[in-house]
Amino acid sequence: MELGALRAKQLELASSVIREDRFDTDPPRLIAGADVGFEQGGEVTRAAIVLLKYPELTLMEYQIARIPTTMPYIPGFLSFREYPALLRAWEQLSHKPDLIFVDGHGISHPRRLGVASHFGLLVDTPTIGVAKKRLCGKFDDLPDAPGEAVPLLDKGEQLAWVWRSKKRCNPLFISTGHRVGLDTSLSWVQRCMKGYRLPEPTRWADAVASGRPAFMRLAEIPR
DNA sequence: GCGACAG
DNA sequence: ATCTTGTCGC
Repeated sequence: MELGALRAKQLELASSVIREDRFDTDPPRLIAGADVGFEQGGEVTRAAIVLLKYPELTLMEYQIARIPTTMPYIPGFLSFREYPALLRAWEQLSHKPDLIFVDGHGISHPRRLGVASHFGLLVDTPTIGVAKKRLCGKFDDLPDAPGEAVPLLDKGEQLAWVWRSKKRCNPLFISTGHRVGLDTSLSWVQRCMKGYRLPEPTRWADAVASGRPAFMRLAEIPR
């Protein structure tokens, strides 16, 4: 499919994204972290989804799915490259989460459909976008103190919070994915911090997705 | 036309 | 994203 068609699809899907809180369970009891990585020089797409209990933030389950890569990386079209593997990992979960932290942007996207929003729509579950870099929009200088936040603005609307999660670390871009308000998104991320730059769900998903041995040993599920 | 550009 | 060890700074 050419980009023109994908762009049209994004605009269509973006109109269905819900930017307000619509949790099935409030507060969420199970929070997931989702991340995607690549192997074999990019020929294989590897998705990881971890399930953490809230508020304990302890790992309950994780699933990894590997499928042939179908699309190259094109800024603005990341979700089409990543969602197939994410859906596969999603199907493998023995329990579904009440909220998902997705690595990447939600509505802070040129057409308001980053991977967090796209995936949230596909599985009809609340999602929050947790990105490490800006894709679009502008923001003022962020004070050095941890906890500081400034809005990410584009065409007159706030698309995300640029939030300093930790001292001397680059800020995170927190946005609505689907069925979670912007401010609520930031507050849930803040409630899932444990002293690192990334919130626990995305931190575990990152670790599992990149198969880091130090983490895999600790990833034994207690039962 | 020029620069920017999630993972 | 991924290729990759040590190293400088807080």
